Amino acid sequence: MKAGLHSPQTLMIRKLDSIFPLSAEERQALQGLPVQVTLFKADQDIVRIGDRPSQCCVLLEGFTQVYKLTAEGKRQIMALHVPGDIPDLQSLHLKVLDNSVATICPCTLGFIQHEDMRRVCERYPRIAAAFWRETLVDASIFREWLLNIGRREAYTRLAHFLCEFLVRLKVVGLVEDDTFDLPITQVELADAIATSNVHVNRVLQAMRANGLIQTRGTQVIVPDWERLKEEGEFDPLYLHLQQEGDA
Amino acid sequence: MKAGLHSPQTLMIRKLDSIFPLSAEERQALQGLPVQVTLFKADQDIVRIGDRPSQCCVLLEGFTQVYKLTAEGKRQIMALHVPGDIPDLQSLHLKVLDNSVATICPCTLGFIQHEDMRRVCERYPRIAAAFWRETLVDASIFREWLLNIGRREAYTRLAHFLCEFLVRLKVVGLVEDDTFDLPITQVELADAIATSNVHVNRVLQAMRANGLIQTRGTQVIVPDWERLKEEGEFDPLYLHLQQEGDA
DNA sequence: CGAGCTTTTGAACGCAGTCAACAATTGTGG
DNA sequence: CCACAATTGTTGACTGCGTTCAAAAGCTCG
Repeated sequence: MKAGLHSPQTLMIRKLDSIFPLSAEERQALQGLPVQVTLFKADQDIVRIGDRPSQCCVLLEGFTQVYKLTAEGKRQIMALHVPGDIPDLQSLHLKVLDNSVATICPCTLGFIQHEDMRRVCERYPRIAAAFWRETLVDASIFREWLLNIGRREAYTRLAHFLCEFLVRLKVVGLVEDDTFDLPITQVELADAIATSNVHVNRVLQAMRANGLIQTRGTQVIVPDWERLKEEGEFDPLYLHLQQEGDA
Repeated sequence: MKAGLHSPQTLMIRKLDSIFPLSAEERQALQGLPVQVTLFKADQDIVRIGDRPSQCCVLLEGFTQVYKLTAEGKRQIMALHVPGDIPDLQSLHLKVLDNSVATICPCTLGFIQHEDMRRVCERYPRIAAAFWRETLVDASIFREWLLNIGRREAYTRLAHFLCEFLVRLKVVGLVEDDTFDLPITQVELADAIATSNVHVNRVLQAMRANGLIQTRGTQVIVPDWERLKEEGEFDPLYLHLQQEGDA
């Protein structure tokens, strides 16, 4: 059930539709969007801070990172994206990019011209609202990361990170038997949770020793989901996975 | 030149218009929005995490904070808002609030029903786009805070924070002669930049000793803006103050 | 003028960073 | 398929930025 097997538009539609049910007409408008599919190697910049892109990219396969550097060259990763996400959707309304986006493993990306997206958004306000909502969920995740990085210690922080990643992968069908692929180096993990790679290594060992996770290569196995959630103080509310207002 | 002297709608229109020039008709639509003005005391919750608000609030006077708590009760402030901002604009499309918003000093707030905003957004796509853009700038600020908190040390971090606050206040006319009011306790400052209040106190002293800032009560004076920017590694790009694409 | 909050100070401690070396794994070219 | 290079993961020792706790001093405001 690889995400890459679907057409780019279908992946996008399925995601938008799951929250914000679309009409047949709206769905067709999205299907009609021209998408240029491109393959990227690992560790390649897709767009850079300061760029003025004229297109957005839909992640179809692989994982990407949003990052920035300090003056001293320290890196902070502020977001990871899973298939179905649009890492630079913001660029539709913010002309200059304020962060860089890069692959962390080989990726397939679909590019859509801003022009085309704007046309669809103007004609179909509900599609615009659905895209808007996507960016609001991104922002909600940033807030949670701020809490996580600012106020939780490394062990809890890493547990929380793993919880979030697991849940987001589950949504796109990339988790089986509480096992998922995390093709990311400890250096990158460290830059995501704002610690050093050495410390990430030690925390991972502690988590393995405590039976919180098991690892086999890049595979991560979560034997006790409830426990991981507890250790990571994880509450998925902030991911806004359902349109909760309907309940 | 107090922001509070204008009508709520005018404050909002001026901000949206400065980036995204509006037509007379669009302006009139915004002027017609019913706004209920309410006064709040200091340190009062306006909305709480888990709420399902049916309205947004425009900050007219004072400062508000967006915050969350960890399981142990540690607080992280993830955003401060200045007059003209809409601290919970996200709630227009995310049914359940994933953070709390509180005043940090006595505030004047204008409440607008979601229903009314949605009507205006549907009828005027450019207004919707302008609001959308506002939420994207908020997200951009979250990203910068992640970099700041995650990868800069306390001194630089606080300098950066002061730079941002100064610039944002300047935009709404609340800075005179490089002096601004910061009616916020050191405990709150600490929760915003993710350190302890004790450390904030020491860093502030260091900054005063270095001549980076002067303080008189809650007033902060910046004698050398260029130097503060440098010490804080501050580049205002991420605030997206102009629609840079027009250049 | 006193209660309550905020700022300031000192001292001890600890989580995590840095540096450096080594081991394991992955990737690559012959 | 193997040898070698490069990357990634692991370990130990030392250091330090910042936390915590507790108490004193300074403000603010009824």
